[in-house]
Amino acid sequence: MSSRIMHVDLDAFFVEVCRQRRPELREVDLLVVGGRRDSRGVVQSASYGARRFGVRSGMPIARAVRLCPHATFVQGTFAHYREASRKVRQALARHSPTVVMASLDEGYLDFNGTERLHPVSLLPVAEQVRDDIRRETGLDCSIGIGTSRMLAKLASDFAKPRGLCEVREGWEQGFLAGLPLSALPGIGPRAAARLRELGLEEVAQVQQMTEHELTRLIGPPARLLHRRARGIGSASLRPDQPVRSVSRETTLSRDTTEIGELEGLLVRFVGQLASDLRSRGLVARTVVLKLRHGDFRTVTRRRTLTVPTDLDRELLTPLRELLPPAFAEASIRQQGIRLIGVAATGLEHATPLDLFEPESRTRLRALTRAVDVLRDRFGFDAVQPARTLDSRRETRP
DNA sequence: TCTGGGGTCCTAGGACCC
DNA sequence: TCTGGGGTCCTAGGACCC
Repeated sequence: MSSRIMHVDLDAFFVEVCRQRRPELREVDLLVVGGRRDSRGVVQSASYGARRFGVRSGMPIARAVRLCPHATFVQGTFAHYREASRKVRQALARHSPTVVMASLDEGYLDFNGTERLHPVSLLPVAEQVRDDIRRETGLDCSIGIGTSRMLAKLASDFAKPRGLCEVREGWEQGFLAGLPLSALPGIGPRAAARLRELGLEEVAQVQQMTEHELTRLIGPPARLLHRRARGIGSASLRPDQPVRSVSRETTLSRDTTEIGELEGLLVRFVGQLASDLRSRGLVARTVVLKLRHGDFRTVTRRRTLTVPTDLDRELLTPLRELLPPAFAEASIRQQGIRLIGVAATGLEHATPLDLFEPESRTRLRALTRAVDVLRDRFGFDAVQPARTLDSRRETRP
């Protein structure tokens, strides 16, 4: 029995959500979402008009401005995306009990076991899904159907924009044969370049090789690539995967050589991270500091704690120790800092009660609970450590 | 006017233990 | 006087995805 997965991908999602929220943008044909013209960001999404000028998501804003100078550049609001995404998910959930959102603008539906209901094709279901989403959210989407996650995804890519595409059992190899290797999941720019050097560009070429031949050419990754080229991939959806890490990072509007500025951000990010952990009921065993130098060299420094924690102070202390030496490395290289980030990993479920907890820690926990209550009522910025207040005052003109 | 922010997974080397 | 060796934890970096 073959399995069937549906992949629903919203068309120009970020652009369309911005248009819904800001009517003055509805008639703007050349629209780029991601940041203002002078921002150091990348394009999140471009209208189909702007795409005709070569603007693509992931491209630096500065490059998009050069390619399409007459476009309108806007920032967009994360909460609006999340709200639209939630509505999409609701619409999808009516069509399958197993819906896995892969990101804000795409989701997978599992139709395994519905062969009696839809014996031949899922295309009629896909049409209903598309109509539902259009009616309930005002957004267009493309839909792919296949015998694995990978094939459903590639089918929806093929169908874009506003199309439907079904790759039925037995058609997999023929469908894949027409694609470049770079279309396969896991083949990014680096891998594609390496394969190209070896003369491999098309999926069809890999299909004609034995796994042994491919292994001689590219080594251990051959097994996976060989399988993917034949359309063999995960045929069911695994929902509710536990979170492995949480993080906060930011690229500064200009590189800094002031460690004080970085310390202020560190404190702020740890506050958000710790609050995030507590709201999810998680504790972290390891903290990671990330610095990106002006020349884009990225350095991470991590420390594993003896006791996993969700308390601001316990997460902050090791990060405070890691910062100065990491900062000094950049100074020695005569580089400013472009980005600072923190992450918590090695996540575990918080245990409800520790009878042997030292009293100092119990007090810290009580204080933290009080802060969380205030922040719940008045917003995250209602409570801040003195240090962030100071650094804010200093940066004020 | 170069290059976001949130993630996942993999590799490789060293320490340490049995 | 050499070289074991497997398992696990930790660190650092990097590819990739949306």
